[in-house]
Amino acid sequence: MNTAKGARARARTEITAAIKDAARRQLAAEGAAKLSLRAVARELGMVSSALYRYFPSRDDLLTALIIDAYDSLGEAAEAAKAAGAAEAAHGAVAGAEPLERWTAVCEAVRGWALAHPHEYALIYGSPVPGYTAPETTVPSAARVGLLLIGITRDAHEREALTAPPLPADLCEEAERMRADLAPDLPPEVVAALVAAWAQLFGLVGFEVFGQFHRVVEDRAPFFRHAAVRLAHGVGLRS
Amino acid sequence: MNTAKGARARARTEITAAIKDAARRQLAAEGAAKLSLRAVARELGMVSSALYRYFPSRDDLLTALIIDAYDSLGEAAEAAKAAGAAEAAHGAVAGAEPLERWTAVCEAVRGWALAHPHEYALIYGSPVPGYTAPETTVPSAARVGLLLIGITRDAHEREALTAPPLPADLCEEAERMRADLAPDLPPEVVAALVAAWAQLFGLVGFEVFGQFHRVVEDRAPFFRHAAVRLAHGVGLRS
DNA sequence: GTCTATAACGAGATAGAC
DNA sequence: GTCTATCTCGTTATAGAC
Repeated sequence: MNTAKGARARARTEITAAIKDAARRQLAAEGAAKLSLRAVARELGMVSSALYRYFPSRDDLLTALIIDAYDSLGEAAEAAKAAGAAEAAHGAVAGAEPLERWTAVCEAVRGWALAHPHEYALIYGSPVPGYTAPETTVPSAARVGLLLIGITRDAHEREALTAPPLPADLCEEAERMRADLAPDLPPEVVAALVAAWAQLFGLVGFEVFGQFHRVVEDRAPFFRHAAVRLAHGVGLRS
Repeated sequence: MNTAKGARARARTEITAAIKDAARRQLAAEGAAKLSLRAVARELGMVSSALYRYFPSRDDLLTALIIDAYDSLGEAAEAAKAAGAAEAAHGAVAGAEPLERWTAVCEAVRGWALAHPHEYALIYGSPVPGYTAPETTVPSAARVGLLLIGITRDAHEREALTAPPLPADLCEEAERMRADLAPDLPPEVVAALVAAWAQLFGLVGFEVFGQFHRVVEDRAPFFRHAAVRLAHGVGLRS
């Protein structure tokens, strides 16, 4: 009984994974807008109606791919943060640690995006027409942001961070963001952090989507320096 | 003779414009990946083969839409720069002028993007599968960047700009970018400028594509402050 | 010469009967 | 689950209207 149940569940997860793999291939070839259950089924030698046992609609398959992509990126970023922490523990100045973790996370985001451009486009590119992501994607989508908040919080605990003062018309919103995201950080730092988060993906997106073509050639050092300067803007010092 | 020629040319430009308008509507409804000549023709009461008198292929129509979008954005940004310059001429400190023009351009980019989200997605969103933009798009695509370079150059002529020193592994690339983009600016400033350019579109893209949903609510002052801080990063002072 | 319409091709998607 | 009839698409060749 257990074995039967286990085998059934195993088969189900295997087929689910195969479906998502085929869908990711279609994503790369045709784009998210043209993702069709039929094409996925054809590639797997199944019939389209069989897919509905695993994903009730095309949008649900899309949602699963989006969550997987956010999680894959989040895992890469979290692994880089942990590795950066370990690296910093080995040597050097203790105060440099948060900045090293920050840049490690940024470079992990870039590396993941360059390795998975189509999944990057799925989550940070143009919205898919006719599709709106459900709330279930939010926890996965938040992972990189939470990571950056955590690094900033660690740095703030060691040594109080500062950022330039806010204009009057931004104070209320900054307080609101602070209450939502990081009550233990100063509002200017929270505002700077959210901006840095968006700007990080601006740098990554420009590289992945080809806007740096014939503008920036040696991109790794360019990106690293920009990531360090993003950290400085949040108050992290070297 | 002249009138006949003129009428013909007028009709041609009118129909060309009508085709592009219909295509833009389809862009908004279905996305760039699903742009189809037949649907455009249907909407105009024409037959698909007739469109080939105006656009030799579907990709050429896409290219025309991309160039139009870049030019529309570029014109909005250039108008804002001119208006910012005029505004600054009226009053206030002379040294504040470049920063005001910088933020005016950034806010014009944001305003245009929010007013034309689908065209923004076409030029700064996910690449269209199976399509690669020809070199003819480059001049239009460069307009906003050139505008920011121009503002920075003006500021540098008044008062030498500085940016933090570059790491050794970025010096060569920064010199290359400087030679290509702005030989009269210091290499650190050029590197900071290119990064700021990408980061600007990170901020705009996050807002247009909905990443700020439930994160940033009062977005105009948030963006304005971030744009000012981008300018600071390039060396522009208030 | 300039344009539009008809018809067709090969490829792919889709809906429904079986 | 299978098969078929009917759609869509980009693109071309061709013929005729202005």
